[in-house]
Amino acid sequence: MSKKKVSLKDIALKANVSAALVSYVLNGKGRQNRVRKEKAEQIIEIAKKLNYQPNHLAKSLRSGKSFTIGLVIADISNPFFANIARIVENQARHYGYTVIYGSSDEDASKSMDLINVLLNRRVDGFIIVSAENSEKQLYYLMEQNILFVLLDRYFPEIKTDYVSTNNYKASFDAGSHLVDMGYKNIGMIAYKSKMFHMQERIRGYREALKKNHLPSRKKWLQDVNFNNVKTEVATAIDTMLSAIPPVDAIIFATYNLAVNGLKYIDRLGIKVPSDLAIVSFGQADVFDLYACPITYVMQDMENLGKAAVDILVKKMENPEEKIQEVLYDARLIEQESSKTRIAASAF
Amino acid sequence: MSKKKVSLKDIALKANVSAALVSYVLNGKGRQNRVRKEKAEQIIEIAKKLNYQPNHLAKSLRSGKSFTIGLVIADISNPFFANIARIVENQARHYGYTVIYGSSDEDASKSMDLINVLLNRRVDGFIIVSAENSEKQLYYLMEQNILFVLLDRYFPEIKTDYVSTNNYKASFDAGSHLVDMGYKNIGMIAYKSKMFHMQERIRGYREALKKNHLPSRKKWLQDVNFNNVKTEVATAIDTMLSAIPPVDAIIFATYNLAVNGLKYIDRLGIKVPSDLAIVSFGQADVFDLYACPITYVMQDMENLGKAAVDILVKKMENPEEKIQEVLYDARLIEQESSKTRIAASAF
DNA sequence: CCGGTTTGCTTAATCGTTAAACCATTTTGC
DNA sequence: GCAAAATGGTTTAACGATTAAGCAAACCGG
Repeated sequence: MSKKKVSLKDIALKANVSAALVSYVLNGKGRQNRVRKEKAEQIIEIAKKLNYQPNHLAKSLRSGKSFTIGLVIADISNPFFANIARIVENQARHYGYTVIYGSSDEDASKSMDLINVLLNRRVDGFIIVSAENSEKQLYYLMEQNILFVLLDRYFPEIKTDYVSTNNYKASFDAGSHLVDMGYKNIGMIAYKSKMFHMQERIRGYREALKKNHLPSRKKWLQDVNFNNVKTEVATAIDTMLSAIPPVDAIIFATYNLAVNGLKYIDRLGIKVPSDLAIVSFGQADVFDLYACPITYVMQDMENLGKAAVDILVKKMENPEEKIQEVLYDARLIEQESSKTRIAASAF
Repeated sequence: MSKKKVSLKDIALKANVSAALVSYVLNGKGRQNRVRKEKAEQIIEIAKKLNYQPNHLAKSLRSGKSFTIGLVIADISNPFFANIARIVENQARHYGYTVIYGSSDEDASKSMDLINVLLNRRVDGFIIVSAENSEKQLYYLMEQNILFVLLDRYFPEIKTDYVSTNNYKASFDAGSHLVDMGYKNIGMIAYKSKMFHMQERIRGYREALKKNHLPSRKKWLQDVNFNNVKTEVATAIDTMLSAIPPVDAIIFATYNLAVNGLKYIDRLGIKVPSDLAIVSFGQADVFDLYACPITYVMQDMENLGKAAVDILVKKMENPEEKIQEVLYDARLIEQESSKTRIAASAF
């Protein structure tokens, strides 16, 4: 590898002092350890000349702190998570932490493996976007006193730090918006999942209908399996459109559902919003550039990512810090896909 | 933090042997170090019971190998790089390596800082998507005998391993395709950059025109600054459309240019492809879902990512391995944005 | 000029793991 | 029956950095 890395010892040798002294000086503890000013300057000089770079591994081993955060994310090819990852990484670096990222692909056992790999690398704490059925691993981490902050998804029955979006409200707002725009047969496509964020999105949708005295029909609420999105979304849309009465608006509960749904809608030749209004969760260029720009729920990625890091870092500095449960409100970006309904047929 | 991690010594104590022996056994070197079978089994038993997890920091410090790869990428919010990152991470894990990722935001000095941070963490090698003007840092790495593989972008004058796309050919094919489809006034919007991949895309475009005996006008080839894409793309498009004669087709040299360009085109009310045909580099959902699905250059991300890791790992195992220069061909995905031109005005 | 403080440094232990060198017993070969 | 080889371990040092403790020499006050 590299010819040979410069160590404290090399500097010590050149400066004719002990390695300890070099360590003191380079860590700014020269004064309190009564190092002569000239010696200190000389040591710093030599360190610079040799281009000394401290060995982080050794530091971490000795101190028990690695200044590393493990980021466990479901899927980085989802632009929402890709952006979150970028923000987390930036904020972490700001505090002097490095991020090691890994993807769980929405699979609890992969996520556990990943956590173990990262633990062996002695990360100081985790930021986790939980996969379904991964509660056990969180209890495990808690038992071991390993710090973590949940991001985007959390389990209300697990008392832990988390940062997330108020999904209930976001979904309620999305539904209400469609109602305001004159839509009456509003459907939703969600994932078949027990996870709280998904259930909250569904609950918000239902409440929006209820509060506006609109009927809510079974066929209007479809859930699809994560592993088979393409076909199941198509089937779901078919079902919703052939229901009696058919839906005149659909809320997609995630970005991926929307992308698949829109592709199918295009294939059917359905026009948005005249035939069908659309609102979606997630956020990406595609929503602005779709034939008819899509109304979407914009989550506060910047704050979500930053807060997760802030909370984790604070907790690492003082583990007694009390539990933080942070929810940010999402913002509905209203575009043409949900603009005022024009009654199609005579009344 | 964790109550207290179990170390080799803890196991050694319980098993009444030395720590070294435990190390041998747990590393599968029991046989060659002549450890009794029963002892070995007993040690493994105890290790399991205590849930022993080796300390990777200590291992790395001792062995001088961290089994970590540093991935330096320009911008993970670009879906192309986000996907590449996922592939790299998977492939690396397959070899037992962990990836530490950091973004340079297309800034050479940030990239250098990042490389230093990762070096301090003793990564074994790098996979780098170079930013502009970062040749110096590559020479620096070479001088220090630090292994790296360039991904997606490379410098033909720097003799090093790289994995990239044949951008010249991809661009030539894109241009030729437009010619085949009946377009005669073909423009391109690229980044103002000396980087080879960008120059190759421009060269491919030019050659396609030349080989087909089409004129090539200055105003048809626009370059924009990376830091001011939105306004400059708009200006570029204005220029190209008001040129005499105006362009009837545009090739966007990157995903980001296309997204900004399409947004502006929408605002102008220009119809694709009847008013203007489009072909773009990059790949993302947005190209399929745009009002008129966009023809794009699909790069072989899977192979690009995997090959980069393969080459690096091979080189780490045997630094004498000879230099690999790998180019994959891109595939042009033909969609409606470039379909056969129908003469608009009478001739 | 003597005891105590201050100054300026060194030594040694430690983090967890590994690898070479070493040391008793047994076993084997001839 | 005796040297050589095999068996089953242990000890020690090292990776690089940190930090408590130790130890001279210089300095100070009375």
